[in-house]
Amino acid sequence: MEDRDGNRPAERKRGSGVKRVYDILRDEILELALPPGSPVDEVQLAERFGMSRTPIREALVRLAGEGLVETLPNRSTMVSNIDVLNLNTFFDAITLMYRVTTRLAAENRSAADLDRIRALQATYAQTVAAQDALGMIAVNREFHAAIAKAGRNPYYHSLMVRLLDDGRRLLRLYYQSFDDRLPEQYVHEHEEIIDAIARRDVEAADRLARVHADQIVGQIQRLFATDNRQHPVL
Amino acid sequence: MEDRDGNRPAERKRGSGVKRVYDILRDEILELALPPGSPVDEVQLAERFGMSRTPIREALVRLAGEGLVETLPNRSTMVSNIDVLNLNTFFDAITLMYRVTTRLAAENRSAADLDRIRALQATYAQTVAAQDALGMIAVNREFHAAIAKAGRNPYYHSLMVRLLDDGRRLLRLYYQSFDDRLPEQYVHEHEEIIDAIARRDVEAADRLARVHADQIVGQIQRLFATDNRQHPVL
DNA sequence: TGCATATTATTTGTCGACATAAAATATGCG
DNA sequence: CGCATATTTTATGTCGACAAATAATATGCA
Repeated sequence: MEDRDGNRPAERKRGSGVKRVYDILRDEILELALPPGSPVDEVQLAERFGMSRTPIREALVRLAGEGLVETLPNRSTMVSNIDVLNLNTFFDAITLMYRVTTRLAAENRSAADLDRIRALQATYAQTVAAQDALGMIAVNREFHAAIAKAGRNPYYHSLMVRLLDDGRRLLRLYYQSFDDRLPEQYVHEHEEIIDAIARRDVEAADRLARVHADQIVGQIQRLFATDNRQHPVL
Repeated sequence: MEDRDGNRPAERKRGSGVKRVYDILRDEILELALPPGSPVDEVQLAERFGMSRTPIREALVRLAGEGLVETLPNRSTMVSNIDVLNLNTFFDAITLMYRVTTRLAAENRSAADLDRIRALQATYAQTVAAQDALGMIAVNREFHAAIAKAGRNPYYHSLMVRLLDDGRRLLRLYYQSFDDRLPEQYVHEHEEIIDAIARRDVEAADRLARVHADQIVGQIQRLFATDNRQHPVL
């Protein structure tokens, strides 16, 4: 008997259970396939993945550690809400992290880092050309995560990844409601950032990252401004 | 029958298990009672706390999420090492977070925040006067965590807490080896930071936080310099 | 009928046990 | 005697079940 993710119980290797559940749930949360606020039932997931509640629980604990789900004691865990009211703290933090990680990438990148970043940028350009909003959102996250990794500061990297994930949910919310054209200018800005990192120009990397961050923040802010006008909060 | 932490199984409330184990283990790791690299045995902990392995495992998963323990697949989990080689990334990040959180505290603090910060500073001064190194280390962490909280940016706050915890292990390592006098000047620097936050002087808060960070970084660097001289790495 | 209380139902937290993977030890062959 | 292989040991990953806490429902009284 196969579960709906296409793996027979017997085929699963010991220890792969939690990681699989964690990866799938994480992706579904970031893609908004599991919408914010929706309840997460352990037995339901256990049935779905064809396994016991124990590994499900471990995956949920890890997701809770990243703030992607929230657990009420003795009561249901639910997908974390996107806190629209505190968006400014998000904007503040992601702008700073864009700058710091890009700076450090210009300082510390290896040749291999640069290859990885360029490969992701190529994929990013393809998704934009294809008007593939979902792909673009996912690849954009990988692009900036790769830059953060090239900066070689694990503290900044982990915060950046968390911010990018939250941002991915925000953007997903955006392109779910509005189907306007994708911003081609981001591709160009990415290219400029790569150039600065390639020639180890720290100040240029900082400045370009700041501009890029302001662009993205501005776009999200405009989204919520129009969104508020169309769906006023009561 | 009582376990060695003084609680009978019957007295424990449902759901309090993981939190207790998590808190105690976390504290022991930060105090170096569990030294870096030491193995963490689940059944041993289960016996010690008088409970099953399940809640122990959940606590360990959460600690792993914070990077305090590392889990090898199918093999023992161990207390994370203090990465002396990558200290510069720590110094870089904590300096930036000192500045950012103190800035934001000056902007966003409430009166209640200020009270909490001042109370912690009073305790801090007491520990320094009493030459209580361990108490000083712990309260110092709480002091700066309270400032970060007053800044009201959860992203910065969580990173700051993580950095402070790593720093607490570093300092603990220091005052374990060397019993020289405790730095009174930190008390004064704290006072100046509080004043800046109280009068909402953002720029002064930033400048003072930077000086404070440089002091601490410099002290830890001197420690490791002397430590290397006395115990050369082979 | 409306509200307070009691009962049931559902879901989580914890448990003890089994299965499996890796390490430690023992065995056998050259 | 040394090394490759087999066996035992130890600790983890997973399971199914029970107990407790909360929500949902039913009951009783005014």
